[in-house]
Amino acid sequence: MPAARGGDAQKTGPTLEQVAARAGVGRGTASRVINGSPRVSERTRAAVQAAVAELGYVPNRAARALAAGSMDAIALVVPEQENRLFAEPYFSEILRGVSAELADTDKQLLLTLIRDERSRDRFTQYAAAHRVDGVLLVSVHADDPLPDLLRDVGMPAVLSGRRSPAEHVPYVDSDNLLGAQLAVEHLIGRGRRKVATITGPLDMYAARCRLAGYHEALTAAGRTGHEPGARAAAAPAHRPAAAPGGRLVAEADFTEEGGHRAMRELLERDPEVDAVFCASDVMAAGARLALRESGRDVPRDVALVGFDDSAVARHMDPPLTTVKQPIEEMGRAMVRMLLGLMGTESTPRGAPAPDGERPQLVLPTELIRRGSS
Amino acid sequence: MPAARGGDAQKTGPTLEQVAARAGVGRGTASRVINGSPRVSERTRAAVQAAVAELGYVPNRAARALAAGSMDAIALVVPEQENRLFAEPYFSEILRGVSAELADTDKQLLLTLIRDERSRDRFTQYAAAHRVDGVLLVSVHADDPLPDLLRDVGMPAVLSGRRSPAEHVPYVDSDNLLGAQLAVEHLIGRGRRKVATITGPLDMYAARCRLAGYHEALTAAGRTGHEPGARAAAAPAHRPAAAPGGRLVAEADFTEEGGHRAMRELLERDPEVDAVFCASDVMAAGARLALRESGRDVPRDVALVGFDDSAVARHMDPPLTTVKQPIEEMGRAMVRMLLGLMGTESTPRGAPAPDGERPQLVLPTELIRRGSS
DNA sequence: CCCCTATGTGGGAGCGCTCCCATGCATGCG
DNA sequence: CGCATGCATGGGAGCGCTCCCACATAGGGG
Repeated sequence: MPAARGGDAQKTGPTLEQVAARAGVGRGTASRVINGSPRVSERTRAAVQAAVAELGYVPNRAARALAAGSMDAIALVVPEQENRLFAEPYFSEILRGVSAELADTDKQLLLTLIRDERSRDRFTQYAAAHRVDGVLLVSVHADDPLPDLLRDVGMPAVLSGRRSPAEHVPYVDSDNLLGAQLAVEHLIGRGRRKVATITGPLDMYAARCRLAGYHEALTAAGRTGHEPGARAAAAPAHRPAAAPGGRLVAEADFTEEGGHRAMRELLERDPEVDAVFCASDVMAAGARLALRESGRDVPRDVALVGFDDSAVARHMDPPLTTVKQPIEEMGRAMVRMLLGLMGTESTPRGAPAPDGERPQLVLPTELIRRGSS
Repeated sequence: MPAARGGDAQKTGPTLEQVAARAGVGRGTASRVINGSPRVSERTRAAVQAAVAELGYVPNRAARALAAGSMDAIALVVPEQENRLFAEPYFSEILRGVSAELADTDKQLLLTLIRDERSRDRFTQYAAAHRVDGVLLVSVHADDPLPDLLRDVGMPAVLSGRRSPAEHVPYVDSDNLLGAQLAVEHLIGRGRRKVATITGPLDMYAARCRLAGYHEALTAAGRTGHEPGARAAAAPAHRPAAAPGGRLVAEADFTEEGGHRAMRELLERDPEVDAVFCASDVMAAGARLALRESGRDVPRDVALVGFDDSAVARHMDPPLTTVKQPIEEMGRAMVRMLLGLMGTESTPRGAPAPDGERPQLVLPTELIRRGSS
């Protein structure tokens, strides 16, 4: 343990006290200027700001945190396993957005990887002790108790992606349904007749939305029998078994192997498939392999569309048409939302919450056209 | 700004004082137990630990930091542009390693993206004010002043990768030279006659090492008579004389486009090239494209080897043989090294530094054989 | 026998900051 | 002309912790 007390070379930088002295004002006044309180005269403000600049003053976070009871930090929590799965652009782009939005806030970003029960408990305890002011949760599983735990201890939290259609914890999501719809409409527009889909695990809400988008696009195109109209996100799982009117659905698990297997299954069920919408780029890569093995050319014989616009998509041969989510913006929005929640949180008595941001947000998706379709 | 003072619902958890009272000891003693000081009797220790468990005590970081003068946190600094370049497994694996190693230390991991001059200065100031205890720098450019700035203000720092052969700032690197050598030896071993290389920007030390590995492997093969003559190509022998066989070197910039261009150039210079060692997987992807355009089959006509073992490598067709670095372990090692430095740092007077870890470390690389060779 | 060291312990003194109360000083009005 | 009202200001009181000094108690020499 470092011993920092006895006049070490630890130049800890100037203190508020010194700034105040330099500016010829009191500590309180200097503090007011630094925290942008309006109740300071213009003269004084200028004097203090000058002193700050001259001394290169940087507030001591620890002291501030201790005195104010807030930690001026938010945690970004990433489940370890997902780290690998979502590795692609998702994580780093979320990070970029979060970091960018936080840059002007001078809150710290604390990164926590949760790899097992133990670290989960540890973090929960940490949060319960209010060691951070808010939490961002990335790619949470439907059965993850963490969001509710945080809620119980009054820790503001924002999810990236809903866990269910009735998500009650604040979240930022992307429009999976519309994205999928765009993709399938695109395939139909290119003259494809038999459009299949490879879904993610259907116990995940995002996967269900993408499947719903597939169905809606086909229904809209009037290709099939009569699906009871605008069956939105809330629609309960569609039974692949009962796929009406030439719908070809295979469930996979967002992995490449899963996509490979699903594609083979689809080809077996209907060799005349001429287009496939995959609910992730990685699965599309697997499907691509299966198509190659079966001697089919992409896009001539079968058109392929993915989801995510990850690096894999750009590097496939041919490059993969895919649905892009505004991931960086999602990160930014999560931070804005969290800051909003944090502002509200600490005024339990019916204060006029500055609700600049709704507690839930769905951002648009976009089709990126490439060679595979 | 939240007002946390007046008896809010902010359950800040039990304090040391309360723990001490519960255990029937003084504050100082409780503190000693919690920080693992040896000068406590076994009875007392047990009592305090019991109290901690019963109360669910979690030390308040802010208070601890303020009192101890250390922040119990280290920063991981990532240059924004690199974030994209290294996106692949590199960043997330470093992160995993760092996080894993930090888990037992209960130091916080603070993530800082540096995107421009302004944020760089901001961070420098932050570090200078000792708001973190140490800094991990990922993928630093050769001309980045940050490492030296940190050094000047006495902030311990560890680099991932040297900036030059004479790097004086502590670092953890991987054995680029040997990795490259393995790759090229492998190609030669597979009976390839004309092995070319596409390098990274040669003002980067890692790129230079990989090129050196290429040369050494060819030289060694020449010495053992492994390589049958045919000294046709007028390749500039950068290295010691007597280059056995022609060397084919093209410089690129670690990008896919660069790899593409370099490969075309190589094919033009010598159409009989039958193997290429690329200093990164991404460049290999570019080279792959150029080879396809020229009607060459991989690996039949030209064998390809990359470097990094990134996702791209696995998703190429055929999957890319590549050189893998122990990235996660590098992250762990960086943390261990940094912790060591931090321990030393605060005892300037010739204390017996616990040098468990050298201030520089080079980890081994490994060849991953796949279909492309 | 007493002094001196070794060891465990209690608690004072801050760390640098924010909050808030008390103060000073103009201004407005009755 | 006096007093309420406003606002800018100074500085005390902690926030929860670590450091360290002082104090006990317990030995081992001289």
